[in-house]
Amino acid sequence: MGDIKDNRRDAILRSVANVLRNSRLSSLTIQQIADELGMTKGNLYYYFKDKQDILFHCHMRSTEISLRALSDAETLGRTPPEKLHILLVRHIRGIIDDGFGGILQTDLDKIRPAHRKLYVSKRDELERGVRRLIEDGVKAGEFQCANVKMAGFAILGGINWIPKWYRPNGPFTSAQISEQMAGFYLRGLLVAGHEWRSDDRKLSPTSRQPDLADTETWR
Amino acid sequence: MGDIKDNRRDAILRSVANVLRNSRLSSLTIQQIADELGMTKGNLYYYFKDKQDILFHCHMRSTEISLRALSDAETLGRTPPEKLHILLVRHIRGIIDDGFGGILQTDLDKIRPAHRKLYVSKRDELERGVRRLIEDGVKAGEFQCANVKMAGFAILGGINWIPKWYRPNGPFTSAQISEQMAGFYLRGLLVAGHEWRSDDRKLSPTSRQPDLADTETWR
DNA sequence: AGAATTTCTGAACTTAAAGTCAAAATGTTT
DNA sequence: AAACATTTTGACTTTAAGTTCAGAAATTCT
Repeated sequence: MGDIKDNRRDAILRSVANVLRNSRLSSLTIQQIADELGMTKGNLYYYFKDKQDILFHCHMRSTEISLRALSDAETLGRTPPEKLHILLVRHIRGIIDDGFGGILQTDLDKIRPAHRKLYVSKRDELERGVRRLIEDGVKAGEFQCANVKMAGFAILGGINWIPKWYRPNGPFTSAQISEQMAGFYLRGLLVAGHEWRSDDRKLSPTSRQPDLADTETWR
Repeated sequence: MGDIKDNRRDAILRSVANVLRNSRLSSLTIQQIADELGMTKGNLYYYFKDKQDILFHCHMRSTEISLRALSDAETLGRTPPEKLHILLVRHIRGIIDDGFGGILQTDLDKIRPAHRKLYVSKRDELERGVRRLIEDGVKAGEFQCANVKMAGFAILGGINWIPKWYRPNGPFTSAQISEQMAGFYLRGLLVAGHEWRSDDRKLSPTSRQPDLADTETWR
């Protein structure tokens, strides 16, 4: 039953996520991935062709989650701002909670060209989705922005950076991070006077600031 | 004449920047750095202890530039929004033009602990500077934000990501990128109705969109 | 149970890049 | 020019991590 083998492959990918959560990328080694699962590194090669193959699948996993956020947004949201908010919140939560966020830091250089193309096309799907939502919002008069593509970069880049500073034991939950960051980016686009929320929770200018342990140490 | 030796060290650091501009980080090798300058790699070890030492100095170079942006902002700007705008524009231009932006992607793991501490403390100086400006703006009633620290992350993260997608031959100049991104982030903080510019250039909601070659390929 | 298949091991192999160093080349001082 | 200091070379060593593989262990099939 290839099912069982697939489970094992899954477990391996998740163990990559676990390693990434704790240590840093520079030290993401085949050995660590194996250790995390209590298997030997030789055994990994029974499930994946090589390290780049493993990383490729992590990348795919990561985008799949984000693309689900995109399609969720399209169906659940009604206005462009609402949709974009949903997308960003889910995209961020995915990156933090599913743990594949760390993979975003890796270089795609060494991934087999065919694989890389496949991944890049998926990732571009997300980027285009974001841009489309922004454009729609501009057309609807709800958003304003100097350049759609760059606004997309400004938003997605900030999100991609999250794994650099996020710590599981840190002061923020993924729910808080996603809400606050999405809110911030939305406000960067919204034309003054527009709101995007369906309900009436509005952000008071002086909402309470969680008191943070001042551990300033992302790497 | 330590001066001459210092010049050479400088040249080496700049050659790192050059290599980073073209190839990717995963392939930043001592050999490449040497080639870029037409020297042998053995010779590099006459000027620097080891690779990590080189990378450390690149990191320092990078933060120095950003910290200069911070102090410039403090002296040149009058209100918090003005200051923050100046800081972001110069910070971004520094990252793109001085070419050490790419170094931000590297892991600090392998840098000697004492060096790492030194660098991190400098970098934190920048982060604290950004937060201070945001806080000042909030107190002055010009900014609103749910959480200062996270707003800082949202902004600085997006900026750190720039080297991933910026291409020297791309459709944007560093001046455009810095202006537009800084503007976007500022708007995310500004309380409706506030403007930060001293002059009267305002962003019309439908400002012309530069037509972009759609090369969607950052790595 | 015995055969066939799948899964796993661990030691050996390979590779790529970092780092070393004695000696050569170059430059400087007296 | 001789002595001294600085800089550069290139071949060599080391290191760390990825990869292979013959065979052992476990599992499934008949």
